[in-house]
Amino acid sequence: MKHFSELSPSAERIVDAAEELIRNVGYNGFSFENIAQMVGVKKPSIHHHFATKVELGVVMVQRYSHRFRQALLHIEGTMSKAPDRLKAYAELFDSTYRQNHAMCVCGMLSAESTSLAELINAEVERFFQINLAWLTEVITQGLTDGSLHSNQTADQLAEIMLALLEGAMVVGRGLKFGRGPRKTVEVFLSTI
Amino acid sequence: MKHFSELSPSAERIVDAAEELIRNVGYNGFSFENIAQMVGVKKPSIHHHFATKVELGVVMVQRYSHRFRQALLHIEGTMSKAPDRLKAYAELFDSTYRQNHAMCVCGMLSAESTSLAELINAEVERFFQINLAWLTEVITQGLTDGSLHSNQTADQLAEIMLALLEGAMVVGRGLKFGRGPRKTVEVFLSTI
DNA sequence: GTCTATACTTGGATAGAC
DNA sequence: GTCTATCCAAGTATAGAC
Repeated sequence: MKHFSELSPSAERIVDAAEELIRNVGYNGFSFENIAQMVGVKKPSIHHHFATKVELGVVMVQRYSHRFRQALLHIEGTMSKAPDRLKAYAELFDSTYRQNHAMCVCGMLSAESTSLAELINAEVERFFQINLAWLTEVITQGLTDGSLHSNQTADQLAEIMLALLEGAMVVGRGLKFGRGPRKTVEVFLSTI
Repeated sequence: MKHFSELSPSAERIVDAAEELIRNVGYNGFSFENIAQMVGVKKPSIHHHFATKVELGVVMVQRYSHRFRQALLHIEGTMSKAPDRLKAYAELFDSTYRQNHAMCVCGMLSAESTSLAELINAEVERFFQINLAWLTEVITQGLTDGSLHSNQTADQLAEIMLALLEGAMVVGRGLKFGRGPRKTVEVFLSTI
């Protein structure tokens, strides 16, 4: 399996296209032909970089997860208070959603998971675990220093936050309007 | 377009299969061949009942939406207090989720919406609008009679409830465990 | 790294017999 | 209402030339 840090410029553009397609139409909704047209090459050129569609999917999620962790680190490095960190976290989802109501990559793959290869599902699971762990830590900090108040535990609140963000994207797509993930979470945060 | 109230026994079983498949692998994840095997007929027999896959999808969502409204009526007829009604509502989603972490039909279709026919998307949108309207009414009642307390408006809380339920199913599928929609919503309700 | 050509499979859909 | 046979398009993937 190729590693996302060793991608050639062409391979990078292929992964870019795959990510955009998965966000919009899902793994089962795109073909190598779609990617070929977006990148400007022919179908077999994709196979030169990624042997199978599953491998392309795995590398794409791994890169996505890695970039997401970089974003989490950036939040930790630029904000100190739990409420600010949580709002910045919600903004990560919202910036994706604002692009034509695109989904979170792992939210989409999670919905499709029953029809996907186990290699892909494992990466998605890891993404959610990383996110829950990070949220739990931030919320614990907020409950401890008094910047957040709740009668619930940090890990329960973390799961609510994550479900709320993913769900707001799903519902927002179906409604064609809807508040979107950031505003939905802000309303929730103002209730606790 | 056929109406779901006029389905023959065979057509009914085809819609049953389509619903189960969409809940588990999504619209783009199943084929007429899958349905044929589940029902125990050959592919062309499906076309005798539904001219196209889109028509099958539309009829399936219409039947699903109708049954969901029946369930909402049942809740209204058997429970009077807003908190009880909301918990019973969450249980509707949870009973689906407990079957192999299956998704809500419209949650799945909403995630896939960018790749679906407009006829299907319109039914999904209608489903969400019905749900939001019902939730808003129940929550308004609860806020008025004092059985619910919040500094937020009923329609904001309704959107949170719906997003939370759909999102808990998505995240729960990806994590392979996770609390599921009912417990997630109960935690939320105990915070307001 | 990209191409043409092609193999093989599956998917949605139709024709026409029973 | 269901079947066999078939069409055509699209999907993943491979072989081999440039």
